[in-house]
Amino acid sequence: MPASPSHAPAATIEMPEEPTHALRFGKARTAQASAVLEDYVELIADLIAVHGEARATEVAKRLGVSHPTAVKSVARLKREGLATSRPYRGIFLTDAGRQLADRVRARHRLVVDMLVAVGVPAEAAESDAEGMEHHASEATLKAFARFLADRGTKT
Amino acid sequence: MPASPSHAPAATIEMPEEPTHALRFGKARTAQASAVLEDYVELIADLIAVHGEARATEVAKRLGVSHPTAVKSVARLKREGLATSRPYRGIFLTDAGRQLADRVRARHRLVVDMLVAVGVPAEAAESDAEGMEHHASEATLKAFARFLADRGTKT
DNA sequence: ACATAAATGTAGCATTAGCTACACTCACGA
DNA sequence: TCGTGAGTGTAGCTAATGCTACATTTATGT
Ligand SMILES: [Mn+2]
Ligand SMILES: [Mn+2]
Ligand SMILES: [Mn+2]
Ligand SMILES: [Mn+2]
Repeated sequence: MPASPSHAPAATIEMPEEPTHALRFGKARTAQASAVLEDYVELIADLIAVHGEARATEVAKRLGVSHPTAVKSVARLKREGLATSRPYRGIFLTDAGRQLADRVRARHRLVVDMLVAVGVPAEAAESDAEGMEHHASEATLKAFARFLADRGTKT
Repeated sequence: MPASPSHAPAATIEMPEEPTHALRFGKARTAQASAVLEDYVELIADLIAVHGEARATEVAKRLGVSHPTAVKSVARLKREGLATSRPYRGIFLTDAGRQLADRVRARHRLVVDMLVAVGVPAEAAESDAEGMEHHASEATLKAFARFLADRGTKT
């Protein structure tokens, strides 16, 4: 492979050595940190919409985790101002929580639709989207929406 | 255990109440657990290819983490049989590590190409792919490949 | 040769997210 | 009324991933 930076000619000017790559990884880590929060608020909003309430046990069951794990994550939601709850009662979303849930739900659908549109089987699309959705930036979502719209009118 | 969902019709046969959803979340969690390993082996392989060696400090710099963090993750790579290293020398990949690196690199390119193909700007594509790649199943990758191939021949 | 800089290693801490085990509450049926 | 079981809460553990601070080793330059 080509001449390397560390063995580079002494005379070259100091270059930042591409912090770009590091920034990308950093973004992925940041996105990942919100992934759990996002899945919880989306699910809680769904449960409230369908059942009128969201109980810790039900959340745990749907996510496939133990109930203490769900409780601990809900504690984080509360800390971050996304949810509220009081002993032996259900879990509720704050305004911020509801807003986030709406964005997350729309994004989820968009990612799934996109995957299906390019030929991914439905179940794989749903499964993969559950992880991929948290890494789709605004620019990417915009592109997805446009792609789907064009495809729709083009039929 | 009266596993009957409180909202379900009384007469219906016991249904597992969609473990599907839980399984999807479980898959996403599993994928996430390998994400760091995958990024490390890919990067280490690149560094070896380009520089002839991969040093902990360089890996840390590229990933945007502190060097002890990189060292700790490399320790996990070693534990999982993907890499080797000895005090004050570089990091090397095992056969398994090299194989994984190859798969990961190919997958990364495929995901990026796909995003670009549907209109995502290059930098966003690279950035988002860094996280999304770890959640693309075989079925999805196959669909991506086919989509790109068709698109290619179709002009 | 040797002082010093850079790389590497190690210790110790925090947070997140998972688990099991156990304790407490409350709603409901006998 | 009062048990009892499901739901909820709490304690305490693990593992992964991040950090800073400091110690040690290797490499470098004079
Ligand atoms: Mn998700
Ligand atoms: Mn989702
Ligand atoms: Mn990645
Ligand atoms: Mn990658």
